[in-house]
Amino acid sequence: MSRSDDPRDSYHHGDLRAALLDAAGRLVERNGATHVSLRAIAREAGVSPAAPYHHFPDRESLLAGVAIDGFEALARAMRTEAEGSREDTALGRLQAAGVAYVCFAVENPEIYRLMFSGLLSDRDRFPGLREAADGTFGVLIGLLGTEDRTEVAADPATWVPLTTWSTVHGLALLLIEGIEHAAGAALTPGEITRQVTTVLGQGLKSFQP
Amino acid sequence: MSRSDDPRDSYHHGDLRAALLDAAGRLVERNGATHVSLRAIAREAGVSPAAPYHHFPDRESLLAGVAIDGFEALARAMRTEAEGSREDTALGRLQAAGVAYVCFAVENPEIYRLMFSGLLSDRDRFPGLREAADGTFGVLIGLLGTEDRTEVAADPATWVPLTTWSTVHGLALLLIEGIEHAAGAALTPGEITRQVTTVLGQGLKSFQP
DNA sequence: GTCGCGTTCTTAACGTTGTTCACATGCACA
DNA sequence: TGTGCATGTGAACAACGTTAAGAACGCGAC
Repeated sequence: MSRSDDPRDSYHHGDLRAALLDAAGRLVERNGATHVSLRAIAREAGVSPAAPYHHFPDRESLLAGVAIDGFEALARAMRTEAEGSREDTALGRLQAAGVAYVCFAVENPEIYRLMFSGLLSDRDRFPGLREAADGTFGVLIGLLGTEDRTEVAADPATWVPLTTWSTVHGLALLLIEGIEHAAGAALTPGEITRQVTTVLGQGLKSFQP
Repeated sequence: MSRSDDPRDSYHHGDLRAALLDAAGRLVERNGATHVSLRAIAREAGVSPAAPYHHFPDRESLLAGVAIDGFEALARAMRTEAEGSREDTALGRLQAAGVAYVCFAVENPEIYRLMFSGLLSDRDRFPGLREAADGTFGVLIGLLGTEDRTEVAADPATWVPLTTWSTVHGLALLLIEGIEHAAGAALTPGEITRQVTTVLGQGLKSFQP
């Protein structure tokens, strides 16, 4: 039980669990998650094809581990970028976090795709993955200064966080797929994100004092 | 050459190409694209495992075909819903199309996931897929009454179409993954979409006369 | 120290997959 | 009527995910 919780456990290999996650991350980013085999991950880590089964119940669980690491890295990136922003308004910090979000996705497209590949929708199979995703959403909500209210669904302000995440998430995926706006052909993802969040910000202003 | 263009070609089977796409669509929606094997598709269509290779070069090409059909169905749904809308404003039609978009995604989640699974990013490998995706984007642009301008990237209005698609696309995927907003637990996807597009609409109003 | 035990890793095996090849079939047209 | 080409089959291959049985190692009890 404590094996899967404490990453500092030491094994024959040293720390095979971490080494597997690391190797898997590299291979996913290189080939895309669907083209990464468990056997290739084991090869990359220098162990036999059966070794991973002492650390993960199956291939999908290992990939879910990679996705969890991704969510945590993404949340970290948003937080540090928002705090380091020169902007002092909530909207300014939000924009900085949005840029960090999209840049993370564009720089790690295959990992990002894996994070939303459908493993999440198996609600019970990977509870840790869902927690990690909720944590990332939580960073966004925190930046907006809104609490995630469960009542008053009729009040439009209730929907600001979901709208924001939707926009940033959708933009990230569209950029990864290579569907840039014609006007954005020459712009960096960060600049595109600033433009898009500016449009979105017009709407948010109505709900933020 | 004309074989892959004209769906009315008749084969031994009758029209195996269409039958394969149909069977693949059913299996994808049932199990998710990553868990659908070429052999299972062939079984479902009642042919041998090698038969599909006379109609598609490999498994991914067949799945790309399913995705193309998906994009066309999605564009159709948006168009008919926007035209049938009682609203007479551009924003009203856009909202109707957005609801249709999200509803399509939620009703065909695995197909929708496949449509954005990364096959698109192989720009040259599946040109037909990219055309279909661009066509769907085109419907959105048409509804906004904006042309897809390539210059004046500095003008925020240039970014309205991409912002809109990003928001709707992101919302659809978040709903599929089961990441509903806490406040939306009891609402239908259509109602959630109306709320989110209302927030977004506040921003768009600034750019639409 | 060394005995024993549980964890970690290997080797070998099973069934399934994607894909290819040589060959069978049957429609369309000379 | 017969020839050709598009369409189908069956057997084969390597690679894959996964499992089972056993070997090596590390660590606490005597």
